Amino acid sequence: MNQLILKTPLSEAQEDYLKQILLLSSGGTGSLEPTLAVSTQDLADEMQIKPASVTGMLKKLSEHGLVEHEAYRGVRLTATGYKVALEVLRHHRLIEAYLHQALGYGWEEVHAEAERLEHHISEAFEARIAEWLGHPSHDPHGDPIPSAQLELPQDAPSQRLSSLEDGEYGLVMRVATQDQDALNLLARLGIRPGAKVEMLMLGHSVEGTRVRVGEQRYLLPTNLAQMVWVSPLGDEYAG
Amino acid sequence: MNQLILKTPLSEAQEDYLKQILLLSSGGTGSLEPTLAVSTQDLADEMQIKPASVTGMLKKLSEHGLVEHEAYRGVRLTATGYKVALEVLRHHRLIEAYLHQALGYGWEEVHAEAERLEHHISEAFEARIAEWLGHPSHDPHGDPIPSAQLELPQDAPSQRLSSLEDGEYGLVMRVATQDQDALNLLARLGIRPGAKVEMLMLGHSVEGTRVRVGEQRYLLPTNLAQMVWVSPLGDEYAG
DNA sequence: CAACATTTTTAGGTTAGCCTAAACTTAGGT
DNA sequence: ACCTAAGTTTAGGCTAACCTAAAAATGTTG
Ligand SMILES: [Mn+2]
Ligand SMILES: [Mn+2]
Ligand SMILES: [Mn+2]
Ligand SMILES: [Mn+2]
Repeated sequence: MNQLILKTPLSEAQEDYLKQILLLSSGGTGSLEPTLAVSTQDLADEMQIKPASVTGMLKKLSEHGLVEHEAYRGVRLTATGYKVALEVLRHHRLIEAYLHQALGYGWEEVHAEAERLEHHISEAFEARIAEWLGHPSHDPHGDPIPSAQLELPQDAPSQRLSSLEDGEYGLVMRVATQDQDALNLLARLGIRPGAKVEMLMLGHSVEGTRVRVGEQRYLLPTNLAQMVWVSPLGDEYAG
Repeated sequence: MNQLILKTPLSEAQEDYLKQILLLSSGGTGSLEPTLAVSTQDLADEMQIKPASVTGMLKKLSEHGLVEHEAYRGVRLTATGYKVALEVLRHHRLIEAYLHQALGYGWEEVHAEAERLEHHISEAFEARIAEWLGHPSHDPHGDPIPSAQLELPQDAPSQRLSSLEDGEYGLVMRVATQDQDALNLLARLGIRPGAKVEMLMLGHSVEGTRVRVGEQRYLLPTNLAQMVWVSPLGDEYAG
């Protein structure tokens, strides 16, 4: 149905560039509205590629009409590039959800497998796993999955765990990192989408953030506490 | 467990070469014992690549110790190359089985998807779908699936449908082609692994082979009748 | 057994996607 | 406004995997 028709089918590298431009341009907030232009350096860092190589690829993507690249001032997705990026992201997140729910992968091990497979599945495969999953709106990390029409789900408002008030409760909505170590650690602590956390009294300090998860109390380093997005819960849900 | 450790991870192209050398060297019988040496030309035809390019790749595979290539006299797999080829074939056939049984693909549509995915799944993925399937010994076409230890299942003796005697019954064991048109046609006629066929009286003629499948009688072109492998059934199973 | 058609290899070329090193542009601090 | 560090682009190179065209080896057949 929605498969984009492009003159040239895109390579794995090109698809990854477009996806990363989208993720970086929406600044880690998960909103996926491409606002800012993305710098060569940021792409290079994120993709573990040298800046000179990034420039070369941006030139090619620009010739194909997928990005607009103004020399020395960064790159933005065109309308077409944005759609391709959403399509790749849909593949990635559907695959993550399928690996987790159908094949029993841990939510912290799905990313690497999805990173490769996203480029190699057919539209038929996409359709069948979406069907099997019941057309989910979010992946196992709480990231939104673009629909088959590439529309994004409306997300409930959320805030970083690190910004909860002392004594406040939050429902974990998203864990916004692909860092393997961070995912492993948070998985071990039980901090995953759907979990309930309480910000302890005097919870904020220079060493990090003190929270309760189930029976356990933890001191989360600030960088970890910023990756976790929660939806505040009124005290009536405090149990 | 069994994943082969090679100095260099192989490319998609290299894996496909090794797999094709294995399939061609066992001469379409499905036995997968690499007997004959494979010619540059046959590989070029099968893979839709020019002979000059094949020579180049064989030289590289030879340097990596995966094949033995004697100039002008064809190529054979080494022990290592044989194991890699079996590993790729295991991926291919497990994926075909999974697409068919878990995701509802028709048995005639699984090949193209498996051809790509075979190179991009992890050993973890292989293990999980094998588990889900209950460690199957054959794929939806009836082709044998190497075990995790790369051992091949012992196949019941079978013969080409075209060689059944007049009036004899056969159980379809294998449909030995990847040709899309042939698969579509045979699927439509109900000639698939597990089906029962009867060779009609006076069934052999120059136009092909006359058989009964269920209530229907067909005149199968000879080339199709040779792709279908059957295990002869005694008359007691004739119902 | 020689001549020729077929098969295979060699030589040289292309494209994609990466690299390093050097040159250039921009922006920030004084 | 200038100087410099940081960021970016340009120039030149590399490897993988294909290609075409021409040369060489093989084997078939009259
Ligand atoms: Mn990827
Ligand atoms: Mn995710
Ligand atoms: Mn393949
Ligand atoms: Mn098969």
